[in-house]
Amino acid sequence: MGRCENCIIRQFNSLRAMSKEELKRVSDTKTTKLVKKGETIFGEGDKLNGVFCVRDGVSKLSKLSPNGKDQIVKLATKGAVLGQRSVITEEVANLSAIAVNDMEVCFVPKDAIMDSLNSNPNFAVEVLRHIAHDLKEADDVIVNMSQKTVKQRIAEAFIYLEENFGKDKNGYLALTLSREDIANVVGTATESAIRIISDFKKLGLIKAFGKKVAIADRNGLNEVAKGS
Amino acid sequence: MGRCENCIIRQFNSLRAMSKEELKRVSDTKTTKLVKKGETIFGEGDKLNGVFCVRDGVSKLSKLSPNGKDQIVKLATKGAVLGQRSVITEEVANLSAIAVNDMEVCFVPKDAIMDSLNSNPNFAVEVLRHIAHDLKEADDVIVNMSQKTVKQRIAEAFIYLEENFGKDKNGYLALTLSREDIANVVGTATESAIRIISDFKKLGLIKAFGKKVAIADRNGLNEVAKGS
DNA sequence: AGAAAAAACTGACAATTATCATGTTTATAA
DNA sequence: TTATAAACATGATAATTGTCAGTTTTTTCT
Repeated sequence: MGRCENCIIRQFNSLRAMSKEELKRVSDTKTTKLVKKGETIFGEGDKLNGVFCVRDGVSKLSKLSPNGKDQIVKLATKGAVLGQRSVITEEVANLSAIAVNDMEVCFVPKDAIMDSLNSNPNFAVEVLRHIAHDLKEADDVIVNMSQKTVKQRIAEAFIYLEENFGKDKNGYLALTLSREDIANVVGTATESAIRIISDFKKLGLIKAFGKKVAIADRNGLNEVAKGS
Repeated sequence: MGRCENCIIRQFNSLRAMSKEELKRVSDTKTTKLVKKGETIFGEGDKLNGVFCVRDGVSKLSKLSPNGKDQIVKLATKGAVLGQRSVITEEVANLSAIAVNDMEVCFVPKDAIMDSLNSNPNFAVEVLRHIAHDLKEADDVIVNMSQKTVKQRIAEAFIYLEENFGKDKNGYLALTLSREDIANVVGTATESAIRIISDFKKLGLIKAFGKKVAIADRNGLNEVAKGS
């Protein structure tokens, strides 16, 4: 099993602020596991006794409403740490984490994290910066949801996907989401998302090859996102 | 001018994790100021060189869209610390802070905060807890915005106002917001908010005396919020 | 490969919400 | 205390978005 000291993923998250000794401790207590597409890492209401560090794959963090609708609040990829927030506030998980594709995650028990947090200010501040950044993003989502139309939000979603998950060698978005997931990211009905995506195709803003989607007219899409 | 050590407000925020010496430092560098209703404490895009600790009054944290709509992301009251997030990530302010009623705030320069963050893990963790809690609330708002109707969100808003700001001696909500502000909290058009509030009055869910609003049927309002 | 299931799509329609126009009431200030 | 502005209110209408019902396409599994 890999040692955290050598894990490239660490560069992306707050673990980089840990000392050699702390990392060793994390390394000794962590466990690595594979999560298949569609599997749940943790569910809303679960008591978490550690955090999950994403080494590979993508997870959606979402909340299910009583009427069966499910809002995706965030997509977490390589380097992200899941469950951090709940562990810090010592509350049960507020969202559930489900694998969007096959994943590899490291589970790090709560104590290893909390001890470092309480003794290493560098680490605490680093975690703080990450959470503060997440908070900013969440605030932006709130504003988008109330000030933009579904069409604008879908256009933004494609741009977001390209910027954050990149493209494959053929220019298609590296992260392929189902129409339902896209609908749940922007907070609309699946059918509405499908219709708008079809329109985008007809307008030449995007192109599709099977499930794969590519941005064909970045400027055009940007215009739509800003509100034609 | 008051000394932070004796400030009751401190009980509500992360400053309580500071040592005597740190508090003294904060106390020596802080300045107190009065902000009149409607005045801006800081605006979106401002570079903040400190945080604002609310001693009295309420501030709305909001973002204005190009088309003139303004989304209130959060209402901050006694004990809240404004601008904390931006100071931590060293970014310009993401939201603007405007006084909803007359306020008294203490400005604490950035350095006093950052130095303590970097040296006192207790303080850092305490701030972390606060921001983590804010993040949870923001996530909940995202979910509400996408899964609930305007009517449900307005019902929730009244319940939220009563729970977080209390009632006056006559049972009216202690915090009086204009219909426009309520609309901006729930993310809808002012006219829509007005209509729904009128309906609530007709249904006996709330009652109004001038600008003052009181919850008349808490259970009924709860039902509406949950989705009749 | 072929059956079954899941996802994508389309149309018709209903519900929700926004917009515009305008009148009324309430607050603010000279 | 009025005038003036701001906030509140209501109707009519349009635009957006959701729901339901059904078809086609794609994926998955044996």
